[in-house]
Amino acid sequence: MIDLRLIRDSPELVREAIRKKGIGEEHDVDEVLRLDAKRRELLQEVQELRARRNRLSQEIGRLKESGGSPNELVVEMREVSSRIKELDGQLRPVEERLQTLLLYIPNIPHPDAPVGPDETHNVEVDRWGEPRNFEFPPKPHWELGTSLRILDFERAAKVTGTRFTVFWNAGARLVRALISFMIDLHVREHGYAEVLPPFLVNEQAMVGTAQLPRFREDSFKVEGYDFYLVPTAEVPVTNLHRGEILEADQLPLYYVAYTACFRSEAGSYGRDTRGLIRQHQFDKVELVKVVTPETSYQELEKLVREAGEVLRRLGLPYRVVEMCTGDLGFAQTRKYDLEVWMPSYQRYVEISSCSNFEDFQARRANIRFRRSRKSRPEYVHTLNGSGVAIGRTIAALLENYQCSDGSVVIPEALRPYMQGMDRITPGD
RNA sequence: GGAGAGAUGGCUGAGUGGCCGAAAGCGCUCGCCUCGAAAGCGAGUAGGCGGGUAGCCCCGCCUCGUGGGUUCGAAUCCCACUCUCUCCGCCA
Repeated sequence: MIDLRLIRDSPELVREAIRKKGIGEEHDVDEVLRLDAKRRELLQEVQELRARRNRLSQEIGRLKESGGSPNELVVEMREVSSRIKELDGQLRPVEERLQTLLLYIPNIPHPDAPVGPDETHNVEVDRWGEPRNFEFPPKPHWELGTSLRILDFERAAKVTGTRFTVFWNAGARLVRALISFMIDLHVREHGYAEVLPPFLVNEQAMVGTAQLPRFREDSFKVEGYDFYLVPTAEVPVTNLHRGEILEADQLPLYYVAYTACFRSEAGSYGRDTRGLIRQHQFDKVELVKVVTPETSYQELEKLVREAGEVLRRLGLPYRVVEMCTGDLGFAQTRKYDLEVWMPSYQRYVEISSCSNFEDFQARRANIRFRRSRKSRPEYVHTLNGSGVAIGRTIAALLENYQCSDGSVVIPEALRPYMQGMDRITPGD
């Protein structure tokens, strides 16, 4: 949520953001301005009446105390009270509508974010490693995984449906190894605290990180409960501090969390239908930062390096792309994607997304900090980034490390987590 | 699943209809004292919203888990919900 005062003072800035992102309605801004004015008008009147009520109430109390008869005052009180009730009745729908509209207005892009309508305007800012030259026709990971008997899409379809996977044997172990490898890296070398949050969250948490109310169709809800399956660990982890006022010396907070992630992938029928790239359930190690406003952009750059370290250790070629305004999400001001080289796609594929939200989520989730004992609370800045997506990492490992006989070499960094196993061959 | 208890400021905890945004204690901040510290003494110490003046000051309104109700008036009475705790049962 953006600051109502910003809309009041610079509505054109907000309209421009809506245009650049292609998310939201410009006329919502006008309605916000109208409702805000209306609200303040009603509020002033009702507050004066309440002040009157408080004074009358005191007088009645005093009169009764001294044995007097407050009848006339009680009559006036009745009138004042019913008028207050009436105005409250007018005020409430105004405030509710205003609040809802604010939840639908997107965050303002950073001035340095490249402007453009779609991904063709994204900007590559870094590149690491060389895509390998295969001396044989490389296979896609779904073929490799199936013939190695570590990925089983057919049985997953039987027990659940399409876009699910069963991992067998070395495949299952590989998932576990990657989770541990990534968490260890971020804890030991990047100073993150390990968190294992719930995989179900309530509606308020989803609103806090801005998945709701706008993107309801993207998530899975548990029938009969106020529970959503987490689409990313960002939701439970960022919301850990919902409603809190933190001390300045607690910041920055760095959290690393593994969760399974659940996404409906509504509207992507027919895209990436094979393999691990687009699943309803996938594993991910997520990095979340809660920081002071003045540090958030340098924290974003650091986040990109920390996520990239995972790929460098695994020897996977990747590039870093800065998202243009049209590719920025609803809540982000600035975002970098890490894209790993995927031989079957013959291109780089997103494997991590690192974003700054500034105070957008903090305002929704009411996460603040105090610079000193005496100072007013301010909103923190929040960031997050994948560190990184496990399923896509497995796809990239299988494809990039495949051999002509269909076996797959396990990169050095992962072997300690695989009981020393250095290669997956059929039967493992 | 059954039975019961509870939810008040950073913490403990008082408050059963008006004088209560709220006693007391602890903690914390500042000052005095001291060579310094402790102790002691004094002062201060929630958040939000609206308005004024304009910078960090004044005025008002709201908030005692959440939402509704009773009442001229609710932290206090009634209802619903959420959460926490205890006991029994069940269970990974």
